[in-house]
Amino acid sequence: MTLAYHMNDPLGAHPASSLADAIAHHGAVASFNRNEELFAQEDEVERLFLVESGVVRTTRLGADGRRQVGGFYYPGDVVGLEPGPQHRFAAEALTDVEVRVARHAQVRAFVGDAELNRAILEATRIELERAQNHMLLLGLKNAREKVAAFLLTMSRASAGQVFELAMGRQDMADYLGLTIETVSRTLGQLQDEALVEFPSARQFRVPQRDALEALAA
Amino acid sequence: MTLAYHMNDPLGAHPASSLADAIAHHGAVASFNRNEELFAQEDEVERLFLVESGVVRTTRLGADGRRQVGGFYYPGDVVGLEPGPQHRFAAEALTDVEVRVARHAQVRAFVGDAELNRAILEATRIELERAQNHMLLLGLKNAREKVAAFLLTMSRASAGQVFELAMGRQDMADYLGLTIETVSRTLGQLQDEALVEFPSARQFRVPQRDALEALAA
DNA sequence: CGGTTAATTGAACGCATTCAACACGAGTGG
DNA sequence: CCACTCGTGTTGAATGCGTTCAATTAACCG
Repeated sequence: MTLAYHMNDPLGAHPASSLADAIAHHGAVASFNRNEELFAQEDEVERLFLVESGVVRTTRLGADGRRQVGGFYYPGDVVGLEPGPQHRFAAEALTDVEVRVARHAQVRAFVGDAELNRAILEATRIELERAQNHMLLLGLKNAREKVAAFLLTMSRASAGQVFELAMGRQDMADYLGLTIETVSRTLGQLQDEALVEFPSARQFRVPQRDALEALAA
Repeated sequence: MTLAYHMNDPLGAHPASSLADAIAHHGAVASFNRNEELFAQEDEVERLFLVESGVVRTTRLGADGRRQVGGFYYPGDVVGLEPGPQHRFAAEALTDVEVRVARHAQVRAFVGDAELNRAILEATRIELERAQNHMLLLGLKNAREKVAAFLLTMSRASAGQVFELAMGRQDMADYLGLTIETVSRTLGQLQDEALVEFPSARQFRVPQRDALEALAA
């Protein structure tokens, strides 16, 4: 069984993880339709998910309705790792999604306890890096810088080519800690300054990557 | 050798970690004066630190001078874990500090590879939780809520009693993603509303914890 | 005491938000 | 093919929260 790892791995680039391998080999195939929930906020942590196609989004809903998007998970990414026994974020299918699902115990039975720990540690580190980057983005960037940084992570690959945005403006806004209007305006600005081109709302090109990188701070 | 774990463990409460134990037993004692650097941003990750007395602060400096405080580490906390081979944050002694220091290899030699992984995983999870909480704080709280939440984490213990702030307003501001003036004003407000009392700038009481918690959102 | 750093307070500004209206595109059905 | 709708994205104008710049006060230490 061959998996097309990292054909697209914008947020949090990382090497193929052994945890991903384990889930791929020992997990069951499952599908979720757009907007279906893989697991809910506050659910018990039981299963590990490996995204095989489509995009998954994690979100946390505040009491008053404010929403924080934790991240976007692309094929090859592992979803479901948490620091504690409960999910602090819900996971939802942003597009139709195919995943491999495996219970912790199931993976452990196959790969052994020590190896499971090693693999989970590796994956947890990736998650930590993700969270730290996100923290820095929210903490010390303004709207322009946030949007620029976001576009760059969504395009970690060849420049000049056309990239697809799997998510809508609202998801971008909730990820960046901005409003949908600010995101839209900022994208407009950046386009006016020829730092990005939007053939359509969900597709973009980056004519000069270094100029965007300079902005992203 | 007995360590007074968690006499004070405000940011990111957690159970005594086995990694802490390992460092405590196999590490060397070291001291740092206020404002000394335990390690610098971009340094290679080599050593693990266990705080035994005093407080350590981690910071990341942006190109243009903006600073993000990553966290404050109290006695019992482990500093120096990172997702990658380089430190993304510097660590500085916020007060005079006593630590235990151990190299990864050193700990490994004593506790074994599997056990080291287990212990590091546990500590990495705590770090992940910290980063996620911080991300949520920065992403979906306004100034009042940030400050309220901060005071609460700095007082995870008995109410009514007096708590010490090891850090100054600038560190609080850089942790919360605010300016020093906003922090100062917000603390003033909260004091006017009798949600906190400041006998001095570095000491506070929380008369009614639940009222503050309601604010922290 | 003076000297220095940290913290507070005031006033004006500006970035992002809010509230509101409008445009666009993809389906759907007449 | 056009009309209608619904979801999504864009644009405009006004407001406000937090910042910025500036001055003052408080705390600390010789």
